[in-house]
Amino acid sequence: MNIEPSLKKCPLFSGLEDGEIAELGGISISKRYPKGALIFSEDQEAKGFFVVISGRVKIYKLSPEGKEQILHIISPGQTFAEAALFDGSTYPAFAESLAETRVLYFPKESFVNLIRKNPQMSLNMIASLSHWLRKFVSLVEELSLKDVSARLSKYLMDLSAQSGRSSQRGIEFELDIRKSQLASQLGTISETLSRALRRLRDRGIIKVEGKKITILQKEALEEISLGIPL
Amino acid sequence: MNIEPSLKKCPLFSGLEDGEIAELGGISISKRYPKGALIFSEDQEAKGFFVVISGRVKIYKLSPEGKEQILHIISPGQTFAEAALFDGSTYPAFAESLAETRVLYFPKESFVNLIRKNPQMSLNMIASLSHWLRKFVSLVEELSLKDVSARLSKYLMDLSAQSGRSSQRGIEFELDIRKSQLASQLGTISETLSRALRRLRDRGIIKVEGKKITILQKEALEEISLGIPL
DNA sequence: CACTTGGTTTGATTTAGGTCAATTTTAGGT
DNA sequence: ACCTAAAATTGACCTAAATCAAACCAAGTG
Repeated sequence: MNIEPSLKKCPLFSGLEDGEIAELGGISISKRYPKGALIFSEDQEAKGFFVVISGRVKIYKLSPEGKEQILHIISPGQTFAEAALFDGSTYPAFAESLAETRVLYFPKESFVNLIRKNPQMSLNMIASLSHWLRKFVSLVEELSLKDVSARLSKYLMDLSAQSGRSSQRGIEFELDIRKSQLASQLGTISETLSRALRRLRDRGIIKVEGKKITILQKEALEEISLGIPL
Repeated sequence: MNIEPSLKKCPLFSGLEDGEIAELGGISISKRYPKGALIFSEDQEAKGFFVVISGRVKIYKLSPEGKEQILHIISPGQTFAEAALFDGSTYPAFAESLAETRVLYFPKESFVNLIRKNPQMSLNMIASLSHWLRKFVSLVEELSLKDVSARLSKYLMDLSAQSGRSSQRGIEFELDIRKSQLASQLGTISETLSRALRRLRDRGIIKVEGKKITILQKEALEEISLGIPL
């Protein structure tokens, strides 16, 4: 299968010439992982970074007691572990496929050479890292300053904005991950998430049918997401 | 006052020629803030970034109820708000001087021009952003997966490693910030921090005399910092 | 040197959210 | 469609940490 179209869609490689894209194709290695495969472990030596072509990958930390905090879920077109190549020599977290996943793997050395020669790619990398950074600032803020209901509401607002259809009842969309994974992304556990969803439902703010969510009162949900006590 | 020596010490500008350093001096603007001054606000348009020459700056978020989470405390030689120039157009947090502070301010446009022309600087920027990223991953991990005692112990271990003197009793050092600020950096409040310090003291793991800390049982402190229940 | 002011400590209490255990629901595999 | 196993929900309970309130301490000022 030809991978260049996938690379062109990737923000990290935007604005590159066709020749440069081809060169990228040359240094990358295609890999496939079944669902649930460990792509790399925390503290493992970082010998390259990844672009997701299809499937999904979760990046996460584990506590000694086994609690999981998902840092991000990577979708097709997105990259991960870029930063590990440039700071320290190990991956800072675990990466696991959430579904059958195809990635392109870029070995550190050849990619670093490429970036040294290519100013546009450097700038793209800077933009990509800056974007990650903003996401993490936001995650820290949420974990430290907001309660579970607020974090959940924010998540639902964001997801509805990107994949919601409006019906007469309200804005409908599907959760794109298991609720237990969502809990782990929001820095909590499934029991607590379940109760938070129920509180929103009981107040008539949302409707929950399995993975299908309908937002009935957008304004109320927004208020809660901003931390106004419910 | 001549600023070039300060710039040379800054990791973001390491490996640059003297001429390039001089050029940097040309585009930067020196600014002074008294203790407690607001350098910028969250959501304010990001028109430039900063290098701390002397003093200290805290970068922080506020919750609607006024609780503060310190993201980082910037010391001389370090930069802040670089990422804001490359992603979105606003600062993602507040910045306030903790003491009388001198900074160099680099206006966005001229700095971005410079970085476009200078590959070494791009690479330095990538390294700097990657480093920030790792710090934030670690902060998220701590907030989400570790209790206050573990976070505190980690902080004490780190600080002792960088500024501790060993005496016969143990490793001695001074807290470099107020305890209330430390609490806010650890994602908690001063009362809780005070109790956590007391627990460590009561177990004979540390000695606390005002800002002076002595680590009496390094191994025990390390264990707690790793999340082994105390 | 007394006085104010801000930081710190301590105690009593509340609460959000985690833990444990039991049930119900959902989803994948044969 | 059935069966098993995993996921989700619910209830009872517990715990870490926040809140509220008061006392305490240290530093700087008139």
